[in-house]
Order: sequence, then structure tokens, then C-alpha cells
Amino acid sequence: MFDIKWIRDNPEAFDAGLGKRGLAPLAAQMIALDSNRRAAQTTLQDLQRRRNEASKAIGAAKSRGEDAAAEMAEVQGLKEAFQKLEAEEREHAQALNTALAAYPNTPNEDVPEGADEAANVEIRRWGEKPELSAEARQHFELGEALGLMDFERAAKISGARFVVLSGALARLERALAGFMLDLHTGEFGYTEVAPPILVRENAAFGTGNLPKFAEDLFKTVDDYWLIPTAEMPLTNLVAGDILEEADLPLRFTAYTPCFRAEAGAAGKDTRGMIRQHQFGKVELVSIAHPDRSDEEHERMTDCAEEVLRRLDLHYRTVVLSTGDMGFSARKTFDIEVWLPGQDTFREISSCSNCGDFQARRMNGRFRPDGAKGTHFVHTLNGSGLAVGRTLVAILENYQNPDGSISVPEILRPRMGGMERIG
RNA sequence: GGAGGGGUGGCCGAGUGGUCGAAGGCGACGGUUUGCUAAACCGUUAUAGGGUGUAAAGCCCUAUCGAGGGUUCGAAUCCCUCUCCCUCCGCCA
Repeated sequence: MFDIKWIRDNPEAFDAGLGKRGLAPLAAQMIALDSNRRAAQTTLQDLQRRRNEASKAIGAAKSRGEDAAAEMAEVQGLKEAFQKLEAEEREHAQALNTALAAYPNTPNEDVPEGADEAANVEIRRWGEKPELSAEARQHFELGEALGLMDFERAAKISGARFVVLSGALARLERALAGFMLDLHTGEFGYTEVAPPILVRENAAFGTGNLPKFAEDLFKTVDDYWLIPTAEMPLTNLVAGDILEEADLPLRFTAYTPCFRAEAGAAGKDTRGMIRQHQFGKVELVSIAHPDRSDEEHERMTDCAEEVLRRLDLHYRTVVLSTGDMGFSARKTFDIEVWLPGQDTFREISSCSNCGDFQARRMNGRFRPDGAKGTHFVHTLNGSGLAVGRTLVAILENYQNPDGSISVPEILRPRMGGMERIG
């Protein structure tokens, strides 16, 4: 959601931002919609003032027991014009708001320009590829051989893109989630939240998933949306609020299931757990002061990376190019973990600074200390981490020649002391 | 699922068609008084939009009493829809 006043004052910057996203200029059109709206509003307000004055006069006359028929007739005469103007104003406002909500966020200055992921820029790399004595196997080969990962049974129950984990792998998933939550709450100051995972339309609008990306989401028969990420409920925690400056930043984390329709992903990552309709994720959300959101963004990304460092998993961090960023983001870091079985880096976390883009959609504000008025907060979200993909990474990186999996040191207490699966 | 009752400013709470953005209280802020504190007294105390203004301030206007429609010259007050909360009954992890 854009600020029409800002577009009015910075039309070139707005169009430049759209250009980086590969979109045509729109500032002139937006400004035209806005001046239509303002013209209609001014006319309407004039009429409203006349009506209010007359009605007050009528009230005053009646309370004195006088006749007010002339004024009543006059206002009644305005009625038709009134309804027409009201409808016009409403239409213009709606047209403008729809337009302001329809386009993706303006990328930050320092975001590399490019059409797609090929233009992403690696900014750091940590750790090393594991030395495997045998040919690296993919996670699903390992999991199925262990008899602890079952796609066929999942298909019987739910169809494609689901999995049944059992035994030590089911426990490993739980251990990972607990480890991540304890790290973020215990060491990084995040507050653990257990949010709803069915949300209403307005929450999905607030984060920018609706109206444009409805086909990516699941919806229940009674109009709830299943969350594709805990970003949705966590960010909407401050919807409609006016916070105190001293409250910022707010940091929330949650472990939730996430649901994605994966429309348009047909044929992609069909084997294994990489792309599922349902997966677990520990999410990080920060509600930040506008002056400190970039710094918070770096901090959040580091919190997510720390999970991989403690699990001793090789990864790299990239800045997404303008063509690869999501709708609401103005800058995004992806963290990609090394998967030996696939011989490639795969996204395991995506950390975005959305600036005031989502805050405007959900009307989340704060009051500066001692000052009058309010400002929109900045919202940030990041995976800390995608638990399913972390489990995949552990299987592939910690595999042994005999098909067993070593349990990472730091998870052993959570696995009842288990050192090896299988 | 059935029956009923509610949603008013930071909080509490009055207000069932007429100059109500809204009494009163509390809280907060500023000031006066006071040796200090307390008390007392005076004042201020929402959000958004539009207009005017180089800008800030100021001034003028409009909207907002859960949300959206409607009735009316006029709606916090009447009607409809939605939403949230509460009470009782039923069901239930």
C-alpha cells in the first residue's frame, strides 16, 4: 500500500521503483485518481457544510417553537445532488485505494536490479561442504530407506506434496522447532507466540497476500484462510494499534504449520520434502521504528543464520534482486543451505524488511515520544528457520555411508541423547 | 447450534432523533498556589481527510460513538447486514 501524498511529492521516485520491478510508470495515473477524489471530496464537503448549517438552524427554530419549513424544503432539495456526490466520492476513493494497494513495494536503493534470481548477489558464506565418503544421497532416499519418511502413505491420506514422518524423524522435527524457539526467545529477545493459523481476509490483506495472491493460499468453506506463514498472524498483531515509541521494537516468534497451495509450481520439486502443501516453520517478526528497521533487518538475518551455525550447516546469504523479491518487501535476504544430495544451495530462510508497506495496509502506527501525530511502524519478517527444510539439510549433510544419520551435537539432549538415527 | 444482553474518547461512564466530537469522573500533561511532598485551583488532553498557507504554526471545513449500508431536513440515538465481547442452555477437544 502506497502513500498517495508521497507519490504526489515524489512521482519520479515512485515510477523508478516500479521500473525496478519491471512495471510501467503509474504516478501520473495515481495522481489523476487522487485529484478526482479530492475534487469530489471538496464538493461533497461543501454541500455537507450547508446541510449541517441548515439542519442546525432547523433545530434551533423548532426549539423556539418557530416554523422552519423553508429551510427544510431547501435541504430536501439538495438531497438528490447529495446522494450523487456521495456515491461519486466513494467510487473515486475506492478506485484510488484499489490502485494504491495493487502494486508491489518500492525496492530499497541498495537492492540489485535484475529480472530474476540470476541477479541475486551473494554477500557472505559460512562453513564448508561436508566430506562424505560415499556418494551423497538425497534426503528422501535416506528417509525412505530408514522407514521413517513415507510419501505414499501421506498420498493415501492427503494426496501429493505431503509427508508422514515417524519415529526419530518426527522427533527430530520437534527437536529442531524447540531448539530454534529456545534460541530466539532465550538469546535474541523474541517473545514466543502461539497464534491462530486460520485468519480472516483482512489479516491476509494486511500482509499483502490478498487480494493478489489468493491462488497461493488455501481457504476453508467458511471463508477462513490458512496461513502460508506465521508472518501473517504475527505482523497483524499490531493491526490498528497506536504503539508508544518506547514499545519498539517488538519481536515475535512462533512455530506454526504453514499451508501453501503451490499453484504454478507443478512439476517443480515433486520429489521429497522441499516443496510441500504443509510444513512447519519458526517465524521471526519485528515491529520496528522506521529509523532502525534496516539495522533490525541485519539483526534478524543474523538470528536466522545463527541457527545454521549452531547446527554446523554450510550456507550462504544472498540479497534478492528486484525481480526476485516478494510483493511486500523492499529488501530481502535469502539464506541458502548446502544440500549435498542435490549438490546445490537451497533457500531455507527469507528475511524481508517491508518498510511501512504492510503497516499502511493494516494501519499499524506508533506515537513519537512527546510529539503529536502518529507514524507508521516498519514491519519485518524472516524464517528462523523453515523446519522441514532444516530437517532435509540435516539428513543430507549428516548422512553416513551406511544410510544412518548422525544427530547434530546440539540436538542430542532434545533427542533423548540419541547420537545416530538408523 | 438455541436464547438473550452489549460494543461511546487513554480508562470508567452518561447520553433513545436537534447546534453532541460527545456531560461527569479518573488518568496524563502544562500552569498557579505551596518551605518540600500532598491537596486545591485553572487550562490542555483523539484520529484521519480536505481547504488556506513557500513551509512550520495557525485558521476554516468534513468525517469518525465496533464496521458497512439505509430512513430522516437532521442519527451515538431508529432500521438492515456484518463483526467482536458477555450471560444462560446444548454439544465438545
